[in-house]
Amino acid sequence: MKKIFEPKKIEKKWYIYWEENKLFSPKVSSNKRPFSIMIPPPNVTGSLHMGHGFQNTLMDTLSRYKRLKGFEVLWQPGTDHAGIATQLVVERNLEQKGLTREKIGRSKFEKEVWKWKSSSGNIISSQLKRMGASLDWNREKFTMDKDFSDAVTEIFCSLYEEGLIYRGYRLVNWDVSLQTAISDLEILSEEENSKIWHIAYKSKKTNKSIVVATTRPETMFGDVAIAVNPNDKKYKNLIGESFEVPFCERSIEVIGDKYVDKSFGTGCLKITPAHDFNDFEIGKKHNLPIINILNKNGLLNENVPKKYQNLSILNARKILLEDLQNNGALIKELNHKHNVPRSERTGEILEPMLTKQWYLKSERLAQDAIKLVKDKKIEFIPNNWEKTYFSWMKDIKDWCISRQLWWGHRIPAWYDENDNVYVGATEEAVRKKYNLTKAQRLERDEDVLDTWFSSQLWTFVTLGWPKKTKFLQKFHPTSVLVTGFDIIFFWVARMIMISNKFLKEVPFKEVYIHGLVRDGEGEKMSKSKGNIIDPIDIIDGIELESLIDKRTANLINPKQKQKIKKKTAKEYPNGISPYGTDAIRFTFCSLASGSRDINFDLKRVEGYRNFCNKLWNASRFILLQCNENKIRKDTSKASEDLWILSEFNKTLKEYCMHLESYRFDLATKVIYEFVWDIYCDWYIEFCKTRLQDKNLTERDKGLILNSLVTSLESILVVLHPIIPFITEEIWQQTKKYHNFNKKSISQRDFPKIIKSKKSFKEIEIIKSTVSGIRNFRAEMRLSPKVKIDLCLDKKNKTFKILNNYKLYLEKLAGIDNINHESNPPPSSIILITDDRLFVPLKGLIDTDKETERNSENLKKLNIQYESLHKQLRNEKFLNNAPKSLVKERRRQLREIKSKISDTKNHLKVLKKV
RNA sequence: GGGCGAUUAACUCAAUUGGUAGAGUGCCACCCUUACAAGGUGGAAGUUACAGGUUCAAGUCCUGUAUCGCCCA
Repeated sequence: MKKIFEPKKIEKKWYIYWEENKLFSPKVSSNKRPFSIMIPPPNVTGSLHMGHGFQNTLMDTLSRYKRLKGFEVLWQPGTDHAGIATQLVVERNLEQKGLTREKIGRSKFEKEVWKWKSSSGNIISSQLKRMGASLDWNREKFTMDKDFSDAVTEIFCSLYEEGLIYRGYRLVNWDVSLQTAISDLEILSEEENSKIWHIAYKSKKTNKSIVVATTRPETMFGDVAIAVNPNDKKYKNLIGESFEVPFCERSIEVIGDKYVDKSFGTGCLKITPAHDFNDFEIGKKHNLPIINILNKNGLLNENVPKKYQNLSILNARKILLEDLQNNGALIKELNHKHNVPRSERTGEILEPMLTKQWYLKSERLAQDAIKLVKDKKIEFIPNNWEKTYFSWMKDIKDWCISRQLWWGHRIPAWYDENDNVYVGATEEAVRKKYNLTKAQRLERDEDVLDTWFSSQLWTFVTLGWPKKTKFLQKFHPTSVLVTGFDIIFFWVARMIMISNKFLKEVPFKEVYIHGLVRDGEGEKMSKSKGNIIDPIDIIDGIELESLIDKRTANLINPKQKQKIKKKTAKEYPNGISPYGTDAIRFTFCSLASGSRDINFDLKRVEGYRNFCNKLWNASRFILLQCNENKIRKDTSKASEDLWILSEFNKTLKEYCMHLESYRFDLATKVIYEFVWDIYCDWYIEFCKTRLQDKNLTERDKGLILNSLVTSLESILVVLHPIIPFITEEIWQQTKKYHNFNKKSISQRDFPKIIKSKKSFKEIEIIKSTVSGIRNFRAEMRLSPKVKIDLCLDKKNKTFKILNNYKLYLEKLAGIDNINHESNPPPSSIILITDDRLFVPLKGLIDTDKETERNSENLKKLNIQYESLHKQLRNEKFLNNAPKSLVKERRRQLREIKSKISDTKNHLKVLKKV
């Protein structure tokens, strides 16, 4: 083994080995208990980001853990066709060839997308492999696969038959640059600085005028009424009167509606049902006409005066305001902050647009889905996410599922020339079902379904639904869904509804909601901020130059380039060094507590890379020893070897508990502490000393080696779910000594927890003695080369133990002799838990320093004494606190008392010297 | 406006049902001791955002305030 752990040399090799041996493919016929996770399908256009890295590390850790625990594990891979995102990417590529999708037509465009998918669609899959993800690649699914599409169609038709899917003429959120409707969930509203305008509408007949307040003056051409609050004294007598829309030959009436806020603006609201959601509702209530003034491309249409036709909204607004100004109709212009809804995808301001769309009735489905969570058929972890789920579900709105895109599952609906709709799997099926002759012309609906419509079927269509496959039987409902809170509405809730509807079962029994990975300063990682880190760059390392190039490529706002460059250079002056997959995985796990935001700090990766190196070197030591000595097959009965087993089992118990409650952070913590602070710092040191002991026989040493190798092997298995590569590598290298006849560590059985109440007091005494002496030496500034003698005033148990394990004190604490003197000579004093140890001064030790050291100790002891004493004087404490606690506090008090008196006496003695 | 969450060491994060605050990184001192300097040994560092309350006991429970973040209107 090399002196330094080099992840690059081992990772690819072992992944290929695992894949070749099909270690991640479950056997559907096995009688092992099933455990299944469906990967939240990443966007097929995408590449791996930190969120993916984090999420998939957790899923992989769970999968590997369960596999070792003897479950039949299916971790299902696949990708999502991501309608809008993918279409945009392919369109951008076409643009470079001077083409548009309209120019080449629908079917050619679809071919282009497939072509693109096959050339670059598996980037993310190969990146997942780099992360060590133990997905069953033989089962990889894509949401546009033929069988998946068929299932989507079947679901659509079935929901339509039941009346849950309907076609409606409604306002939708319209993205004018994509020219498609998008769902409520794809909107980002942000408060923006804008204006509010007061505009006078006049009446020629009465010569009166009324002033409305609006943030969108250009929509006035679609106005059909003016609304006032019927309780508003200022206006209520105007109800029923008519006013003219400026620049239009159209009169509109004043109506009364309590919806109008008297105090907002002028208290008069213009009603434009075609271009505002609230106005639409009011219009419906008052039976008002609807005037649409907008084309699908966002330009004003023929319903507005000629002058404004074919202008964009903003241009029209500008010109109209000038005209109103000249006309004297513009009364006021005020600054106003209001929420502007923008498209998450394009950043375009969304327009309410009146179109025919397909909707899914959600209320009834939601009610059942709420019950499933209420009845604990599905559990959210951490639990409070169910509040988010409930609050959305209770107020659920019908879901607009059609999208005016070319990439996606085409809606299985056909129309005749009278716009009658026929729904069915194919045109043929439709003709048959509705008895339509061949002469009857039918046109298929141009639109596709929202991507989430197919994603919601993910848990069961990946398993073969609607066929009743063995996989579906064995692995559905899935065990757990691991996902981020940002898609509880989009995806989690909808999966629950649809799975319950079609399979009459939950899609998963638990939902583990993890946090969002942010940068070190808590900022969301995004391309536009230029603070993205690619997990692969942490694994392989990256030069500063390339990192800057990556972060500044394809910026929407090129001005930011310098800023990002500077910041990046400051944060990573030497780029990022290669830390390897295991280190980043350990880091991800250590960050997975219940918290919502995860600020990613590269320093943590470094720390855990060092941990990997520590494990590597501990193993290296053991291997070197095995090469030199002959290992035995029988088990050692020495206290040290039994002690480490006992410590291991304590750790193991906690480790399993934490993993099973999804506290990956605590799991990494306990195993980290065990490996470093107990196994390496103490146990290996003990063994090192023993292996050098000339008094031990070859047989004794062979037993020690056996204990070292078997304990290491257990540690490797336990760590394997978190850090699969390094553990496999070491496991394979030590194979000839542990003789577990498997192809891979991933096929081992997880160690069983052995309960034992045995205490190892002598080991604890040796440990505290060594620590006490080390502390003393450091404080007294004794060079490590100076050996010291110890002296005890009693020939008690401690004396015996110290002598029995004297070799450790020699090697680990620089002790020369251990003597007994009933009246010790002038000495320094070391207090350990049970006893006092004297270190004769012999000119080695400075009495002033010793006095100072002891006075400092005394101060600390007194503070502790005071607080304990105070507590134990309090009768209420004695009466109310648990007895075991009181007992423990009493013990602590006694111990401190004796330490104080020892220290005081010692100070007296020192004075005399 | 409604809801959810956060605030703990210089930084990034922990702390089981309330029982006297811990890691990693950084810092200080000493050490290249034959697994590991990506290391060893020892150490310093916290009025747990603030103000009240409940309790024998509060980082933890309750109320309020401040700051920040997210979600929904």
